[in-house]
Amino acid sequence: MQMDRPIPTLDDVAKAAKVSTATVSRCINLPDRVAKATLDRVNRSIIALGYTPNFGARVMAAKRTMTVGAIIPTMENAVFAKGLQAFQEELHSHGYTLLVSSSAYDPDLEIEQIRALVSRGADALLLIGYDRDPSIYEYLKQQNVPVLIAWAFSRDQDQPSIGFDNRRSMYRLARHVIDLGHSQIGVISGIVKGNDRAAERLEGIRDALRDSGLDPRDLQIIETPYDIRNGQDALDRLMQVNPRITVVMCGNDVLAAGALNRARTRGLTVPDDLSITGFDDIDIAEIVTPSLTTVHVPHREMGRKAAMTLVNILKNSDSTGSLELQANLKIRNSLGVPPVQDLHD
Amino acid sequence: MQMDRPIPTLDDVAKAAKVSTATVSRCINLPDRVAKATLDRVNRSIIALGYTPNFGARVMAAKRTMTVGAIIPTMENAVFAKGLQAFQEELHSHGYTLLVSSSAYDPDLEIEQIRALVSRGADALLLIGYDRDPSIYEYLKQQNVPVLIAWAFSRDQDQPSIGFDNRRSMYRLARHVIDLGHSQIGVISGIVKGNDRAAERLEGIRDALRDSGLDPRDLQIIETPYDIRNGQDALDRLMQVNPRITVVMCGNDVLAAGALNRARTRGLTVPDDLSITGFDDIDIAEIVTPSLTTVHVPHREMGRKAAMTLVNILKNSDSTGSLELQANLKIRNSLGVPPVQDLHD
DNA sequence: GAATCGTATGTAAGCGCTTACAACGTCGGA
DNA sequence: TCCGACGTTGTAAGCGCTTACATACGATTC
Repeated sequence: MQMDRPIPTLDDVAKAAKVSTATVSRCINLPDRVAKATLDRVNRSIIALGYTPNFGARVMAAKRTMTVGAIIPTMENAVFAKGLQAFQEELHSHGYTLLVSSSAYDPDLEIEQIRALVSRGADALLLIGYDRDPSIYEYLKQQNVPVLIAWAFSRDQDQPSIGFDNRRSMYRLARHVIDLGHSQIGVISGIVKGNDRAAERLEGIRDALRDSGLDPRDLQIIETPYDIRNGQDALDRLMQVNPRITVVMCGNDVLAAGALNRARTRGLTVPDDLSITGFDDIDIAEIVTPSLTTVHVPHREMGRKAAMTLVNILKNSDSTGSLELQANLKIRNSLGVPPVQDLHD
Repeated sequence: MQMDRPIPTLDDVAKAAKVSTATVSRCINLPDRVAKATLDRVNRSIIALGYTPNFGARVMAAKRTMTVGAIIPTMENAVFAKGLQAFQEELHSHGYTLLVSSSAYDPDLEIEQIRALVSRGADALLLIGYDRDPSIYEYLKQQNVPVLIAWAFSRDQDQPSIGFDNRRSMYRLARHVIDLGHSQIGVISGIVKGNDRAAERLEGIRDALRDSGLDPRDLQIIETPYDIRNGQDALDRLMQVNPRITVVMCGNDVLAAGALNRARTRGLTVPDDLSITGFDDIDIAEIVTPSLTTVHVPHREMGRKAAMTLVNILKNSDSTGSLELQANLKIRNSLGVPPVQDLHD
């Protein structure tokens, strides 16, 4: 039942308004260079015809799209949500449109998505973390698309980035845990492969053990994708492998929420019997019972600053722009001192 | 420091492989219509030059993009996340790329995003809920872009859709609540304006009251954006307005999680002192304490089926395709019988 | 009143790709 | 030996838009 009325083009508008295509184009892009009367006439025709510029054509002719792409590992949990929202808001205020796609933590899919976004004319890209095949960076450079790395910050990388030091932040949390008296530490980490943030957080814990005279090899580590259910399962396995664990440090709040929940259904009181920590400080950290001691990541600030940086890079293609933010401990109630150990070893 | 090596084009590849541009184009799009030897040669050149097709040009010449756009009200919470993930997976398996953007529950922003996605060549669009200015549907029709509505289903709408009956689902939950003996009911609803799902859910509760001989006007309703914090605040206000409320029905799990949390910090035991219900059955519903009685929405199924339907519409532009799914009660622990009332009224 | 300038508009050349159509072997069958 | 058919490749015409450049026409200036 489609009428299939052909989609109006610049030409149609030009005819309707009895001007040249150039004039119509100017009405849209540089309205002040057009006489008021003409402008009005053209605008009326545009509305009458319901004209929308064809983006492909526009990109091709003008070579910029006012579009920024972001590829995040997942939309399934709120880890990137807040930051992305802020990112979009800030971009929007500068006239840019954000297009998002998710790689499901799959490097190949990520490459695909990058190519899709680039060939669709993204003026710039926001990517999470550094860790990816170098050829991707080359490709992006060749295509002349600036990239900004977010959610991570390291001095040793040359990509411009905005984020925080995952390793140091987790280190601080681990030190705090150890200072409280814990020495039997279990870890539920995200999958480290292809995820530098997860890897760094893990290293942060190891660093802390070393600095405290403990042996990182004693760490019980379970690696599992970020998901509440996996957090639950991992807790079971951890307690099975080593029931003497007094604290479980989790790679993020999602895992921690799962672990916390399972600990309770196992009849453990948190933090009296077992302490649990998270990372990220997403919304649920505050509402689980007990509330989660975690590392607060300044999501919104990161998103906003990322947008500002990118806009800057786009304006004056110089701008180095790496920026480190602070992620501080957020002390709540899921972490306490270790329980008094049974004496019969 | 940019080398600014120009981006390779089809032409460059053609020259490098010593064939015409037509042949290169064929190698990419219809490889079987090209002699094996030529194909290999061309492919080598493509790789050597690091060529990626220019999307804009391609769209312009070919008029289809294998891209589907989705505009969701928010990425901040997990309500749409699971469904969208499934949507993307299914689309991907059919060769489509998904581009997402978020409207932040703002109708104007949504229009903007729709135009952005359309002019960027989306072959089809996924939109959440029916409720939007009719001119948008006209525009989409004129632009020849099929739309699918998700997360809602109603027989009275002519847009093809895939979802469930929000009103009936909430009705069932409300009936259950009332059957348990509750009559002093508080409601924390999402913002109803521009959100037919929120509106329908609210109506569902009213229907249930009516059918049970109660007066819907006795309902204490607080309308607030979906956000954990708002759920917390709303609970406070509700208890202040009418402390005799025995159950709080929430428009979704996010609000419910907030309400639950606040109820506990107020010293109320859930569900002995106060019952709380949610809607959606997102991950947190299971891990909050006590776990949330809610309405289970088949997120993944909805996402997958939405993708399948859309792909179908794109193939044979007929396909009506509306599909209703079931959203069933998920009984957990946050809902119980009302406490015995004090006798001194 | 002619020379100069500025503003408003038009002309037309691409941007990089797809695809209808034409051209060119090459092979088999009559 | 010649012809038609087929498989492979080339030619070239757009797709809808932007923009450098050309043009036209008043308004200023001397």
